[in-house]
Amino acid sequence: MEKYLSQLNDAQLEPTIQVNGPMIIIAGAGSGKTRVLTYRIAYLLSKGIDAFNILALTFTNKAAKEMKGRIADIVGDEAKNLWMGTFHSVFAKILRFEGHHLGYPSNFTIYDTQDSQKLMGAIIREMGLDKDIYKTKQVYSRISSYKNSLVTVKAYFKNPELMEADAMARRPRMGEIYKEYVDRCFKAGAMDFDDLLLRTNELLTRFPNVLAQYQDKFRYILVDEYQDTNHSQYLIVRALADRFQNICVVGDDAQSIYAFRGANINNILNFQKDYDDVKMFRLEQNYRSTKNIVGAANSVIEHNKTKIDKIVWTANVEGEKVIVHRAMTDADEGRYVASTIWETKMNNQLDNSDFAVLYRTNAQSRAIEDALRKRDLPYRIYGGLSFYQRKEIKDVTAYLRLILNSADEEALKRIINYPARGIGQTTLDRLVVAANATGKTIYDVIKEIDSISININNGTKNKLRDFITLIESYKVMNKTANAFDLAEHVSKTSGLVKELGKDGTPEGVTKMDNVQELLNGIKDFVEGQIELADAGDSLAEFLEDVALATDLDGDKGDPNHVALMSIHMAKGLEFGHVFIVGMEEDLFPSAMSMNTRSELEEERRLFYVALTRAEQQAYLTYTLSRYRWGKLIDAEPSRFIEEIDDEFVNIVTPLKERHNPMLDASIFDDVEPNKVRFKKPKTAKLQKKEAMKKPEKFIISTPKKLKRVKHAKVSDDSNAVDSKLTVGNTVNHQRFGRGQVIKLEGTGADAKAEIKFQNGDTKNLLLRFAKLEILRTKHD
DNA sequence: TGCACCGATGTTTTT
DNA sequence: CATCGGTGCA
Repeated sequence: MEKYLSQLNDAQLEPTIQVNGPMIIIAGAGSGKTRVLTYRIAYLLSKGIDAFNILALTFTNKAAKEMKGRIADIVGDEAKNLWMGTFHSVFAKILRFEGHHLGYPSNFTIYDTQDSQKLMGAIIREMGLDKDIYKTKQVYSRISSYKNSLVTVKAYFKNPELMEADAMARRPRMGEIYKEYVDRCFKAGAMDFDDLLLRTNELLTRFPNVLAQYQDKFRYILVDEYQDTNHSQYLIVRALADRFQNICVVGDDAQSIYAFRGANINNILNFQKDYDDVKMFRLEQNYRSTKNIVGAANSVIEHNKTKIDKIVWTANVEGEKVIVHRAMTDADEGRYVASTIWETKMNNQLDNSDFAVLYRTNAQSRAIEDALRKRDLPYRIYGGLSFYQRKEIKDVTAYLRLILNSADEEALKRIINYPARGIGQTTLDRLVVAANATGKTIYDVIKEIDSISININNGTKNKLRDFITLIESYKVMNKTANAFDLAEHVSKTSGLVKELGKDGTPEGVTKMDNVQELLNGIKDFVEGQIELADAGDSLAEFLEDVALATDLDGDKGDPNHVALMSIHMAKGLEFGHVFIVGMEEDLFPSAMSMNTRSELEEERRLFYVALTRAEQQAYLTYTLSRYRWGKLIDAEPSRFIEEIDDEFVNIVTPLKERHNPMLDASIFDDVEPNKVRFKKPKTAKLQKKEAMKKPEKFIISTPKKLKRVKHAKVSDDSNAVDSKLTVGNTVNHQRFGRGQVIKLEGTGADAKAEIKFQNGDTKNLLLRFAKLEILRTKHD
């Protein structure tokens, strides 16, 4: 038997050497799942399975890279042939090869969130809609959730319930926006993040031969963090695994924290139903944390009802209790964190990198940063506005994008007048109108400006011609030069650098530095590619990396720093000492996530994730008042603090009495009481705001105990499907009023309820989107 | 068309 | 507080 296998305990060994068939590994926090995945792949290779036939989908590119490195340590060169990466990056690659079936160019652009939202904003404006009703962000998230549920434009217009839901939310023209958005993306040769998954599904569904080809290729499939896959990802995995059924998924339902972007915890809860003879493994021994931390985390997650029962335990030392600290303000909280790090470091001879500060929202980093700076503690912020999303960087990459794909509408709009060349909004509007009318791209309209009738004066036409000439000259250069030389040439000759140089402010200098850093990055990339000797189109590949890069991916600079990041970003990481700051009601749990039980449970899982990052010591801090929107706001300690069993916590400063002790988890039993009772009186403005909320949110309750996976109800969206709803329930609907459930049918996305309303109407409502509140159950 | 200034508005979380 | 979009003037 291979030597590395001796490093595994029995529970880990079993799934590692299970080669064939469907299997699920429920892996508690810190139980060594990465090790199992790594060794399992190494084991597959040692059994003669070709690396070309293995697909491993991870949650971050960094995780993929690290795992690949570890596998290479064991098996050597063969590892480089493995397909490993995030869903988005792996399928982006496949779509480069196969996108032509769907009418996409191989050099399609990937629109990031910013690009997508700008385009939607433009469409809303072009359609003359009220931007206060059609809020770009809400429209974006709505369309994103359609796409992640495989509701295409065609499917949308075939679905009266959906259209009605949007109409109810005062957005009857959602569908038109959706259609226009999809058309415009297609015309621009662009895919947004959701398209990378949706179009993959389209590809695999519409082209059976393509599906067969990839089924045959990916004979062994592994999916990490399966609890955070969305419906679209789920279908891709199912399709690919269908032929050989060698599918291994790993995850922990207690760590599902991405419902807001469509992740569906039921994918993992129901895995055993999806395949025959699923082998299930559990990893319950935690190797990471002390007994106190594991105990604290367990006692917190115990408050959730929707979960797979498992016992995470540890043989590690008892360690210190979780420390709870009260601070006056956020600045004070920062000082506490900084001074504690300082002292602990001194007393225990620790590195800066032994510490992490985790928060619920990125905006909280500022106060911590200030305090760390004052103590001269080096730190690094992960996430937030990533490097590639900064304006000056996006400006440069927009040029590169346009060179590669001149149909790219968002790139063109971004730079057609930056640096200023006298092409204003009016001109641009006219170009867009002409482009929409003729079906041509904006770039082509400008190119053919002389042969079409358009209300643009000659001076401006000349400027437009100059712009095209400039881009065309870059295109010529791109045929021979490498990405670095091109990017450097572009930033110099386009006037971008000159523009930044004019700005002598410290911010301007930083921007200049950033552009330089980008160029260095491109240089590294190009040189790396030369070494790899698979000289593809370096520019295209660089841009793809940029579009899908996360802040975790590039580890540059001095590694000995305190890490600052959101809890989401910390998933999968571990640190000796972890500070979880801002443990306050309305912040954590977030005020936006306390409306439904499932939302609150997700917040609690998030807290569980945060706690289990710590190896030695966890600190929780909260403030009595905090700056929010530039104003000092009163704060109260988070309910989550009280949810930890007393034996695991050390409350250094007496807990501030919570203002409203009625907000207790026990109130969520059975029917949720009218939540309005506990809230401050609403202003008219707030009420208006409420009315515009996403329609899919509604009050739900869940079964008392969900003991076994097998009994878990099949449902498609944990956030929206009410598994408690039964025939006979009395429910309240926002618009139709009170009614009784007559019939339930369908599961998951299709779950419907026939409801007879008091006004006599009987309606068939899609549970996913209907805003239902249970007033009375049958047995009351 | 471009720039300077103003007020409104908003913050979860990310590929 | 910071960003964005709108307005008004050169």
